[in-house]
Amino acid sequence: MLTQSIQQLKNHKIRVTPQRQIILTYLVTHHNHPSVETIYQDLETQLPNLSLATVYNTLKLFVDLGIVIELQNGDAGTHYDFFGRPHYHVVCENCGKITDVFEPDLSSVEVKAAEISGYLVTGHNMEVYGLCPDCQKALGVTQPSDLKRLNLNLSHSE
Amino acid sequence: MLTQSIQQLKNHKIRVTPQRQIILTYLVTHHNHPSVETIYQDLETQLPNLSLATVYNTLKLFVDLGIVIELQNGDAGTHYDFFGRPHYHVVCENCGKITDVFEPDLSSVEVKAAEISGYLVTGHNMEVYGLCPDCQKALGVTQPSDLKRLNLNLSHSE
DNA sequence: TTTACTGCAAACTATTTGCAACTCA
DNA sequence: TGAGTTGCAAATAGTTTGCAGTAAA
Repeated sequence: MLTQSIQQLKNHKIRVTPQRQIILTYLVTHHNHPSVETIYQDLETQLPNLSLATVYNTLKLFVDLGIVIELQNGDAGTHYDFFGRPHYHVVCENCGKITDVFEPDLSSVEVKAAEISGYLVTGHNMEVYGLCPDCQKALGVTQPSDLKRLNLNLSHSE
Repeated sequence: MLTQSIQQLKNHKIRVTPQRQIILTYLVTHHNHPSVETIYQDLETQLPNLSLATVYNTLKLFVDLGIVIELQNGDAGTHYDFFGRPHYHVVCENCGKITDVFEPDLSSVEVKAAEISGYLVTGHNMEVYGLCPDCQKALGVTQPSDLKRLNLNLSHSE
């Protein structure tokens, strides 16, 4: 997984620097959908002189290569996820937690979209919104109709 | 369509100001996925004193109500789309064009995601990436393998 | 050796906020 | 009437960039 991604860098004649290796390793081994700031802080012991700009540049590079994808969860910054196996995300509209979901396979949607739109399709990104189990408990929500009495900034809750 | 949305504002006891009506009308009648700046400029003749902050605030309000959704197409700002009927988007990774697609219905994915994740699901957002017909022509791309020789910042193109 | 990369700080820019004036209900 | 809304300007904050020094290949 890591080796493959490093090979991918080499294939593109992109230098494999310690910073890139360490950031990539971090992403491969952490499935917590970190923000730039989180990555920066978590790596400061390993790479004391690491620059925030380098984290930005590196993530952008990985995104362009398709190794990593960008996610938004409603808070300020952008979050990142190693995309070794196709999947999509469910985002909690209350706490911002992001959960990976590996089913169903949505590649058929790409085919359908290509047919209808005439685009040459290269990929997709699916985000499902809702309330995570913890927030459901904390807020006393057990069914969709309960959402109506909440003052949350929940989209789609009419 | 417009009337329904205005009724929705009233239901939420949100004031129907001229700014809100005009911005809403603009969104209902324009399917060009405008940015904040585009909306602001297009409305300056109708509302000479309109503030950019008001456009931001109004759009945020509409998004929170689920009337409008936010989109990213790779350029700096955020784009907006009146969401009167569920659909998703195909985004051109070269020129940033956004195209609406109304099939297939993806509500089954919400059900599946809810089952797997335990979330109480309230909505979803699907984005498909690719090259629009115009850019395919302009770039001389006719099949997926042609993407490899391009120097575009296309994700997923390995 | 050489060219790409890093780190730092400054610059940039999309978005938010404070507040006084205003206005819809 | 008065609570919610607008407009303006200033503030904020995430991200990018310029450049000199550094290091991977």
